[in-house]
Amino acid sequence: MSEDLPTRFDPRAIEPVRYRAWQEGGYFHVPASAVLEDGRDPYVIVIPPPNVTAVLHMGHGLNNTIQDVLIRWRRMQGRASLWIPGTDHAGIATQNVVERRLAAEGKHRDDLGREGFVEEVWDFVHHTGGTILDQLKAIGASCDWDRTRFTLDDDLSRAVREVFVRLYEKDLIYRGEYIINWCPRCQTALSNEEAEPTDTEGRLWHLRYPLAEAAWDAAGAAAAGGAKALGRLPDGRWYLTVSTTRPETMLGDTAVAVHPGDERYAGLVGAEVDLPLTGRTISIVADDHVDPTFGSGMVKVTPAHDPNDFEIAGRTGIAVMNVMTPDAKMGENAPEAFRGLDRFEARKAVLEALQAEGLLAGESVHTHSVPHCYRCDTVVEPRLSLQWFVKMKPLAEPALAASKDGTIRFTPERWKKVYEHWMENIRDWCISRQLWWGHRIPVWYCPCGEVVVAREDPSACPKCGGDELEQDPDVLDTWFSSWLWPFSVFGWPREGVDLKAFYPGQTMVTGPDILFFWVARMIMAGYEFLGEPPFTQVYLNGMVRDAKGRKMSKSLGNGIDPLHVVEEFGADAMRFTLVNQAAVGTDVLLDHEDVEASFSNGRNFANKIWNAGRFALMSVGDGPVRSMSEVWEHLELEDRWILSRLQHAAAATTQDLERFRLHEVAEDLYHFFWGEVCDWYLELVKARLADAENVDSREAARTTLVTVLDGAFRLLHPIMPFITSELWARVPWPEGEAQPEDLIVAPWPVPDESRRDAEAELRMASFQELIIEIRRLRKEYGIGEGQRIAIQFTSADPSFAATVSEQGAALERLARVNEVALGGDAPQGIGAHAVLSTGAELFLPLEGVIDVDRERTRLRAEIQRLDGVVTATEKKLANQAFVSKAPGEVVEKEREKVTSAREQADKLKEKLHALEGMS
RNA sequence: GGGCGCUUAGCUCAGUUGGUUAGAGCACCUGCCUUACAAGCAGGGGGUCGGCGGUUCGAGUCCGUCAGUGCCCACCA
Repeated sequence: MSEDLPTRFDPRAIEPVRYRAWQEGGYFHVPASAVLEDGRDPYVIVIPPPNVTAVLHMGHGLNNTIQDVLIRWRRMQGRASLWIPGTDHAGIATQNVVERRLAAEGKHRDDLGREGFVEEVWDFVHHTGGTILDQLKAIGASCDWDRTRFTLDDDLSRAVREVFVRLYEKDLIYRGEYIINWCPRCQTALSNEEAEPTDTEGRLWHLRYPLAEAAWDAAGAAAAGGAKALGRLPDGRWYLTVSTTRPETMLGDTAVAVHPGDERYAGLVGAEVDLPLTGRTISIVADDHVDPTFGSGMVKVTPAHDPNDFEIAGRTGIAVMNVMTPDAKMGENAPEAFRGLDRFEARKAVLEALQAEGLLAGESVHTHSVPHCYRCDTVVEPRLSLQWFVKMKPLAEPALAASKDGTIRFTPERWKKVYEHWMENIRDWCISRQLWWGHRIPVWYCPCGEVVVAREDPSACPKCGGDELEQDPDVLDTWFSSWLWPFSVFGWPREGVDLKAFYPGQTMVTGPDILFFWVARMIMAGYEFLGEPPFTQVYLNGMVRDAKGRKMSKSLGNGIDPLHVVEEFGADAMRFTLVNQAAVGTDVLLDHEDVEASFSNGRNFANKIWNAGRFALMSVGDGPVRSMSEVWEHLELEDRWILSRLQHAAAATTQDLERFRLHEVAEDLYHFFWGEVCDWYLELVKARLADAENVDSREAARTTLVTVLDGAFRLLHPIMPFITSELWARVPWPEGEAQPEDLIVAPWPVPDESRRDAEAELRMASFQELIIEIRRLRKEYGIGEGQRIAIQFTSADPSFAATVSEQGAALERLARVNEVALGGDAPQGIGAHAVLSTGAELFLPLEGVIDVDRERTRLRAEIQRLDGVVTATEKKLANQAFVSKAPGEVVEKEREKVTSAREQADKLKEKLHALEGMS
């Protein structure tokens, strides 16, 4: 049965088959009854829904592998382990994609009209959307596909409306005219989070505004008083100086402001200024916002194009003048000469015009952060417009408290502070978007003035009865549906069985880049609408970067396609590599120029598992396998040892999983399987497995091996589900023991300390040390592997001596020792001498084999090292404070260290002395 | 301008509450195609844990400070 397994692991041959078997077995699907009727403990993760238009990239690979590891582990623990998949309609992103496709055909969305365009998007989504979900299957994601959701599904849309109406009724949603972040390319409002600041080295231009003649006397007085911002133009007019990074906005200035306490300009407040290029006259106002120490202490005020200036206008009552169009060109309020110019062209033109009039005082280099659209990277323009907002403060309170009191925990912990800082300084959320793709805002306006906010589309105005209601043209921010995801996927606001069974969930796995966009808002929504948080554990995985630490991106061309990796190396190899590298909070670095090197670790491990499994299955053969209780008395040292190590691995793995230390799980299992099962156990039992004479010993080895394989495959399954399933299905089962129907639901090994065998572990460790020491000595003296040698061996520890004599076959096989002389007097003659940590002395007679000079050199170096240890440790012990304050066992260990090091050194010195006379 | 991280072997990173001579993978060197695996086996070299100062019997680990580096937040025109 196992002979037919190829020597090289070919993931392509098994992965699709295995995945289909899981799906057909229904293992991913969890009905509400599992919780409500069978009383199983739920474990729920909702996927961070990828954009419906997205294709799988390595970041998804990492994020979803982590989720799948957790889901599979909990499923094996017997919990009702549910992973909800789905996609996000991704308003701007998707609209942009479709607009680009239209543009390629020379069309614009206006050509299709709103309905036609939305139809076009749906068409696109139906045809190519959601491919990412199929791609997730290739990496082994065990989502409950029967529950796949889309944020524009009817159910989810109902949740969106319900929330909008509820918040409106609570006065937590309002509409108002404010300065918002506006993307001139997407032509929509953005939230604060969607405007990403980039540090930019720009210019700060200093402009001169002439003062109206009536203010000249006051200006003269102020200048005499030391106000350096004031001066006289060649024609005699007095001017003041203001600075700006956006000179084009001066066309919309409606005031100049100074700080009310700024004595330099006290006499000028109320004075009039001739705003250049516009023919308008504006006045000087006083406002606390102005920092008198920055620049001239005078600020140009452009209320329609700067959020602070807008606030100044609110306080001082100055006019608000919008000089730009939605696509950031100079509009009708701008002087004719500039009308129609793009904002950056206008900037140049304004500067030139000012220069021509002698009103440009100069410029300086100025580094500041410029906000860019998170979807198209266009420079965001602050724009005054009528938008819908959510009042966030009241929502943030319970969400903040939940972090503070530990109800919600973050991994890595440092994100807790970032989250709390954001919550404490939360600002209102601009939720309206001037797009066509998304949830339409459920608000209708009647010519009679009535505003209707409703769960169902109204047919007539409830106030006047008229039927000319017009729905608000805007749609909602895509995150306005995402923040409801943890409960909208279960049908909320309907109080169905799913909601009852699966809300709240437990764990949220996502990237820190959407901590504010999504995680924080989900927590707020959970408290506001369900009264409890949607999850209690937030695991924030790192970013996937290239070898140089750059974020993987399409434009840099440094991405690695997960499907390509799956094809080439297998999903297991990719999953193992990702988990192994993703230490908590650490970015994963992968070299797109050498994909093989990046994933060789996982691929090699998968291959090792394959070959070890193949060999083990072959060696065990097809015959009946005895139960563990039947062979218990015949277990040998290595059997008891590996069974104990399996217990250790189960304990360590479980603990690591509980603490979300996934990379340590990978590391633990790598070492257990490769370093202990393969390197030692399999080597030690090879002979026994083929032994026709000692049937009991052979059967003990077979049963143990089968048990170890079963345990190891269970532990490895969450990380490497395919290869473990494939091999596990072929493991012969001990008679009389019930075999689970599939590894995917095989019970997770419950760590049991009482099944550790400390004695076997200790004896085995000593024996391993002996083998390693012999190998080292052989290597050092250049004794080839073909040459069998003898050792002389003295040990004060009878159990160790017994081990060595029992393990003759292993010594022969692993260290090529064919003769062991036990006990006896101090060894004579030339040879290699070593003292093991058990105190046992090892002597390799090497008469005629070795190079005496080399041995002398080696001995001297070793003696020097030991002397160093003795000196250092004695110094430590001479310290009274150490002896009195350190715990007794620590001091005792130090004493033992001195004694043993000194003894060893003495012996080596004798040895050296004996060698001195030889050549 | 605030806040939060990080700095350990050539590279990427572990190192749990302070306690033997600081670890892993990759890379490197040496010897092996030993009948599961050369995607392998065996052995080895390599780090004054960023600098300085402090607490302590004892510091990679705690405190201070400096330097470098990354991230988040913020209305300095």
